[in-house]
Amino acid sequence: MTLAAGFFARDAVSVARGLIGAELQVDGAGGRIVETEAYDAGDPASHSFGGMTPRNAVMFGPVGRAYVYRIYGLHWCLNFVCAAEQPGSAVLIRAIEPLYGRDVMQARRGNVADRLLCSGPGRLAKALGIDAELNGAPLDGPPFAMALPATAPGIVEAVRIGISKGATTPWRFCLAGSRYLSKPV
DNA sequence: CTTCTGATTGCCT
DNA sequence: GGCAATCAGAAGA
Repeated sequence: MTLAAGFFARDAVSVARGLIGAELQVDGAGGRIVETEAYDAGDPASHSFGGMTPRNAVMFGPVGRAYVYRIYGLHWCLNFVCAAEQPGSAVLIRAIEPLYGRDVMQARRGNVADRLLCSGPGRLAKALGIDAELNGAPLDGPPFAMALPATAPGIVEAVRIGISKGATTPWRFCLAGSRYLSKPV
């Protein structure tokens, strides 16, 4: 099943849930999305909270684009821009079950255990070759390719990871039973 | 198993 | 000047 037009024209929580189980490839490397987190403009943990800045400008632009930023000075994080009505929402892709292009991904990651290959936002960005080049890039064409799951997957909801503000908001979504999560549920 | 630390840089206050 | 949606490796229990 391909992505319906308007898939990203919804609130971040709906999109974050909808992406669980979806297949994502970047230039032939990727797999099944097993963990996401939602962020929106009314959320103190979100980069968009407090308005537009040079870094988060892409979050306020058209939906269905990649928002890529550097974290802790050394890792990249991949987000998908979405929005219901108010702009400024995005979904962080936190973990992927590797299915395609294992060789390329292992080479980029330096031959690591299979279940650690893409289990974490920084890890998957490195495995898929994500960097600032892709900030603002549309998701409906190369190098991106996406497909939704045929049947609705089981989803487990949890609290988001690694943030200090909005730390009790349960906007982390995980594929039930997956062993490729960045952290067990 | 768990907790702790260093790495490293652009952006915001 | 301080901090951040992290990771890998080391050390301790």
